[in-house]
Amino acid sequence: MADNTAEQNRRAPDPRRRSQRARNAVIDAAAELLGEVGYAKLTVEAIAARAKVGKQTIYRWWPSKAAVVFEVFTRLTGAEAGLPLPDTGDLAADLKTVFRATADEFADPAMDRTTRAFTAEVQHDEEFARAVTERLIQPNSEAVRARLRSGQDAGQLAPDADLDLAVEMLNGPINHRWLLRTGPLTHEYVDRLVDTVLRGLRP
Amino acid sequence: MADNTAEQNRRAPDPRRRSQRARNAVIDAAAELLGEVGYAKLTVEAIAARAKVGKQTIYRWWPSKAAVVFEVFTRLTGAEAGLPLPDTGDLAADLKTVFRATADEFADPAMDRTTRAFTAEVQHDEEFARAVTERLIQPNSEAVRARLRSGQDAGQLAPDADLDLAVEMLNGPINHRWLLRTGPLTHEYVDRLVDTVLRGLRP
Amino acid sequence: MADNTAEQNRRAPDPRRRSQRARNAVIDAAAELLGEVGYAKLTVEAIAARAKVGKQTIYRWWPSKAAVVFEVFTRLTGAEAGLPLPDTGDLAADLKTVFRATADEFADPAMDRTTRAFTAEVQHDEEFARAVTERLIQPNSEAVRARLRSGQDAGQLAPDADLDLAVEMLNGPINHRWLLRTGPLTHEYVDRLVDTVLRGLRP
Amino acid sequence: MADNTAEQNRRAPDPRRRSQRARNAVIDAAAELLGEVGYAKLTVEAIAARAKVGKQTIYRWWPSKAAVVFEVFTRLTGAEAGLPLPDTGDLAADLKTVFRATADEFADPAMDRTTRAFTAEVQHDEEFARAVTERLIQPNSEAVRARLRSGQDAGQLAPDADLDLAVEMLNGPINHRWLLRTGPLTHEYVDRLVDTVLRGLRP
DNA sequence: TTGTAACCGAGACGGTACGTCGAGTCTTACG
DNA sequence: CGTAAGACTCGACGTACCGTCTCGGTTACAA
Repeated sequence: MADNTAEQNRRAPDPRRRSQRARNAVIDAAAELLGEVGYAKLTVEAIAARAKVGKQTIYRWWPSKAAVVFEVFTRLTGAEAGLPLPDTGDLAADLKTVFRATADEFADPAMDRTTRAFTAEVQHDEEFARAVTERLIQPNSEAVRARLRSGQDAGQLAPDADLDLAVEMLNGPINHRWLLRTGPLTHEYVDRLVDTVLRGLRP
Repeated sequence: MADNTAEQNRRAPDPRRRSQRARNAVIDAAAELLGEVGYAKLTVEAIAARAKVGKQTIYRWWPSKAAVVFEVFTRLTGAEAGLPLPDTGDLAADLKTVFRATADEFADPAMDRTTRAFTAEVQHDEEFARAVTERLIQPNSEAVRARLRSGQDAGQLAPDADLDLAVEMLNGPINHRWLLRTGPLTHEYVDRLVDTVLRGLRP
Repeated sequence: MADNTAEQNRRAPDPRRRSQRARNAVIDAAAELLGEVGYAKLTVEAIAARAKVGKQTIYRWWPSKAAVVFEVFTRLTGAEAGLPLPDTGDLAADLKTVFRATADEFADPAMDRTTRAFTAEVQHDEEFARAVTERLIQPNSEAVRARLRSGQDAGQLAPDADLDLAVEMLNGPINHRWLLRTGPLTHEYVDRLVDTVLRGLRP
Repeated sequence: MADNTAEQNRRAPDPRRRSQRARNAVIDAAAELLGEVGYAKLTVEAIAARAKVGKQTIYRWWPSKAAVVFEVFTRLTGAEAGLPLPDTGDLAADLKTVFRATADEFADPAMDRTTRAFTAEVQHDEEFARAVTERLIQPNSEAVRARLRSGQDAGQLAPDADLDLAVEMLNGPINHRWLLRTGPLTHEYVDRLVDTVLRGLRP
């Protein structure tokens, strides 16, 4: 933070300030277009045109279309990434609250499209995948894991329960169902999942 | 005249014979290229060149690049799609056998790349997704469900256990871990998963 | 010629047939645009659009914009390139006829623009310059030289007159005047030039 | 204080001083680059970089790239533009001296490249052409014409000889030969040209 | 035994988008 | 306040592939 201030005061050209209008316009345009035409038909040229920005400006700040979409995605979801889960003392209830919310998010068409674009891109581009994992998946997993640990400390889970596995048993099925559209992502489904997982991990 | 009738009865005049060489060459070339450059950089032109086939021949037999990849995929995995699981009486052991094999498949780089290509395509193309679900996912799920039902009948699972959920609790975490590369897909992981899921579903 | 026929009869794909429509459309479009916007603002993209042709088709058949313009130019002037000059026995009159015609050509705005484009290109591109010299300049010079030689044989020029110099003394001033717009290219000017040159070279 | 006053009296408040360094750097950089990469590949950006000058500074002082090149050119050739020719009494010898020098200049690669850049630009840009004609061509022509007139007065040329034509008959072929590279620009060539022209114009 | 019709390889076609370059304009921070 | 640095919008570049469309040539049945 001190560094940050210093940097602004002394001899760094700090291009960040300059580009802000353009950056925002690009992200907004990309978000709109993602919702309108989907990722497969999203073109850099269209983003530039919509954002009233030169194509070069996009290539100056983002290495690829995927990176732009990544930023769109983090603006949509990133805010809450890594926020701690509620802890009312009732582990099942807290988890249900959180994963119901996740399920609801997937139901939003804009979110659905963007997340699918995202998931697809993760498959092609290993570097991108790494970035996603570090910045989104791990913080979220860690938040869930923290809540599980607190439950474990309270004796609601077996002391030797594998919490990494537990996190994946919660996220995995929900993702799987959404990803392959094998069924609707209802609150009942989430509740049953949470209950079954906790049943498998209790002392 | 008799011949004429015969021809109408035989109903495959012959083009299939001719085309067979080309079809195989296309699928082989696509499989090789998928392994070499990945799906994102896979082009119809490259497939045609590698297969020593005219581009038109590809478009004659497959509606899109995705369809070619689909066929590659079904040749790799389709054989066993829907095959019944072993039933030794020991439900946990049988599931572990099957899912360990699945985990091993994901470890094969060729399989990994192809499956990722596939997963990505499923995100873009809803129609494609439907075909995949019907022809690959559902048969496999059904086979697992059948084995679970047999275990349920044998009293190894609660009589009211939700088998659809159970199937997803097995597939979901494995897929999730592979898809997002959040950790290694070891046999231990599979075993622990199977045990925890069954623990959650037992009577 | 025999080869030509053979080639058409036997196993040569002869892409010429296929491309003819496109080639013509490109040349026509380029000619129009040259006249409308001039060479400096002539773009490959505009030619392609006007010709209803893919850009690639232009790049397939011509290595550069200059080459397209070259073909436009040869279609405009190439027909008569190297045609023998009239030989009425009156050397001065014959030369005047020819160079008056040249001067008139330069007066045509379309021709003017195209030729200027051409001259500019010759300055940038040495290879292009070579092609122009070989295919246009030399044949024309040779034709003039032939007429001069015939006059020399008839005793109208000194037996030791340098005909290469003579050709350049005729072309040079005309080109110079047009190129640098130092004065109008009238018939009188041409006549005076021819007379003076012949006077300098007579026996 | 006295200094201060003096400075105000000098009437160039100071920006000019400031800009002079930049102007020179730009011209020098442009001259170097012209020689190195030629006009076609000369970019304003490269000039600015080489001159350690902001691009804006170039656009502040010159309206276009052509104008910069123009200034380069005038610095190379402008010094002697319009200087009177020697007058030893021997017209042929004096003309040979001057045009041999011209031919030699064309042989210098830096001069060659710059002049070609120039000639090309003259074709595209009519305004530029006008400037060139007025400031370079006409003064030079006038100097030659003056020497010819002096020869005419001395009876070495016909009293009714067209001196404008004469000037063009000297410049034209030399330019033509250089421009189209139709042959080497040797001293012999120049001598023969001068002799033939004078022969055509003598009384 | 030979037409003839579909299929084949090859690759040109009209297009769309790519990622890059440079033009000429605008903005920031320094000196 | 003028400058160097360099980001900005714009538009063209030349390339890569798309999916369609000819080309001749080559089978392989039906007559």
